[in-house]
Amino acid sequence: MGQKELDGFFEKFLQQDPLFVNKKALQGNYTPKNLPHREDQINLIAGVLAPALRMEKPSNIFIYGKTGTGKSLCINYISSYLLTIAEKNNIPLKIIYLNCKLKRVADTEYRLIAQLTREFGVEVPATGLPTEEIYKLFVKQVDKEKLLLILILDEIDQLVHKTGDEILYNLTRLNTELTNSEVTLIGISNDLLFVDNIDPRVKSSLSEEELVFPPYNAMQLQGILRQRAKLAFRKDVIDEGVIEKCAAYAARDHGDARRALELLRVAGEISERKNENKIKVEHIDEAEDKIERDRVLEQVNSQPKQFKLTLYSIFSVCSNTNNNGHPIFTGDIYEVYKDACQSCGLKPLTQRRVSDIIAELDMLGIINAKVISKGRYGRTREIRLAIPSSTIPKINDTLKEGLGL
DNA sequence: GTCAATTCACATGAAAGAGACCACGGTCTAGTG
DNA sequence: CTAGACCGTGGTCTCTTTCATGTGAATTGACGA
Repeated sequence: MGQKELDGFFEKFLQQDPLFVNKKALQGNYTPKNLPHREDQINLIAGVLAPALRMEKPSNIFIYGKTGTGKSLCINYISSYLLTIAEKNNIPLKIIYLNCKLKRVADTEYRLIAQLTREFGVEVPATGLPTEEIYKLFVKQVDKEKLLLILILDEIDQLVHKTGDEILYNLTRLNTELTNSEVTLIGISNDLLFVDNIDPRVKSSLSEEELVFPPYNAMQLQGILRQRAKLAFRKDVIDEGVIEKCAAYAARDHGDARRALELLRVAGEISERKNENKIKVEHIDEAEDKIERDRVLEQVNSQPKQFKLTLYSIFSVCSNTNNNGHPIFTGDIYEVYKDACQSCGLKPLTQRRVSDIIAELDMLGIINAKVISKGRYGRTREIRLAIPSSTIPKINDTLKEGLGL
C-alpha cells in the first residue's frame, strides 16, 4: 500500500461510522443487566447463599454445565450483588473467585492456596515453601479477619484432574481448622461426570447443593445475541440472518453462548476492517475460520517445542495420506516424529511421552484421537484432524518457524 | 462352523528423575564506627 | 557490629523416562457336527 492509498484508507475509515458502539458488550467477561433463561439457576444459588447475609454459613454448591452456558456469569452476577448488600449492612463477607485453569496462578494445590493467601494481602513466594506451610499461612490469615468467605473455584475439574482429589478433601476440611471464620465452597465444573470420580466423602460435603446449567438452544442463543448486539452495535448494521447463523453455529456445538458472542464480535471486526457498513452472513464464516485459527495458534505457541514437533508430524502424515481421508495411527506419527527430530537436532522423546502429547492435542481439540482396537493388529489411537483444512497451512508455517525447519 | 485362546501394538498407570525455580537459615566477608 | 554475598538444604513444578500392567477384537487352531 503506497502512502496515497494509505491516506485514502485511513480517511475512509474515519468517515465511516463505526459499527461498534460498545464492543465490550460482546466480550466474555461482560455482565449484562439481566441474564435471560437463567432465572431458575440464579434464584436457586441466591437462595442458598442468602444465609451469608445473616452470618450463617451457606451450603457448599456444586455447579455443572458445559462451557458457555453462563455458569461463571451467573455466579459473578450474584456475588457482586451479594457483596454490595453485604457492604451496605456491614457484613464481613468476602468472595474470592478463582479460575483453576489459569496457568501459573491456580493450577496446582500450592498455587491455589498461595493465590488465596495473596487475596488477603499477604505476599507469599511463588514456590519454595512446603504446601502445608502455605495452608497454615492461609488459615491464620482467614481466621485473623473473622469473616465469612465464599470461595468460587471455576473449572475445578481441571485442577482435580491434574493434582488428584486430595485437594478437595483438604479444602472441605478447612472449616474444621478455622475458629473465627467460615468457608463456603462453590465448585464449577465443565465435566458433568466429574463428581462420579471423586472420593464419596468429599463428594457429599462438597455438593450439598447441586445445580446443572443446561445448554442454550438456538432460540435462546438468538435472544441473547439480540440483547447483546443491541448494546454493542449501531442500529441496523446487522444483516438479515446473521444472528440466526451465529446462533446456529454455536448451538451446533453444545449451545456455547460465549462462542456465539465471539463469532458475532469477530464478524463485526472483519467487516469493519473491510470498510463495510454492514455485517453480512459471509463474515460469519470468515470469523469462524479466524477464531479457529487464532485459538489453535495461541494454544500451539504456548506449548513446548516437542509438542509443536508432534503436531507438525501429525500434519505431515495427514497431508501425505490425505487421499481418501483414511485415518492415521500413533505408530505412523512416531516414525515421522523421530525423523523430524533428527532433522532439527532434537532428542526424540519416548513413544510413551508422544502418546501422551497426542492425547493432550486431543484434549485441546486440535485433533480427534479415538482409541480403537484393530484386533490382531493391536490397539492404537485413530487420529483425525479436528480443525478445518483451510487453517492448516498457516498453522504449519508457524510451526515450522518455531522449530527452525 | 463354533468357540476359546492367542496375539499385537499400543494405551494407561505409577513412580521416580532431571533440571529449573525458589525460600530459608547459617556462614563468611567487607565496610562501618 | 552489621549488611550483604554465598552456600547447602529442602521445597515446588514441569517435562520426561522407566517399568509394569491393561485391553479389545482379528486371528488361530482345536473341536465337534
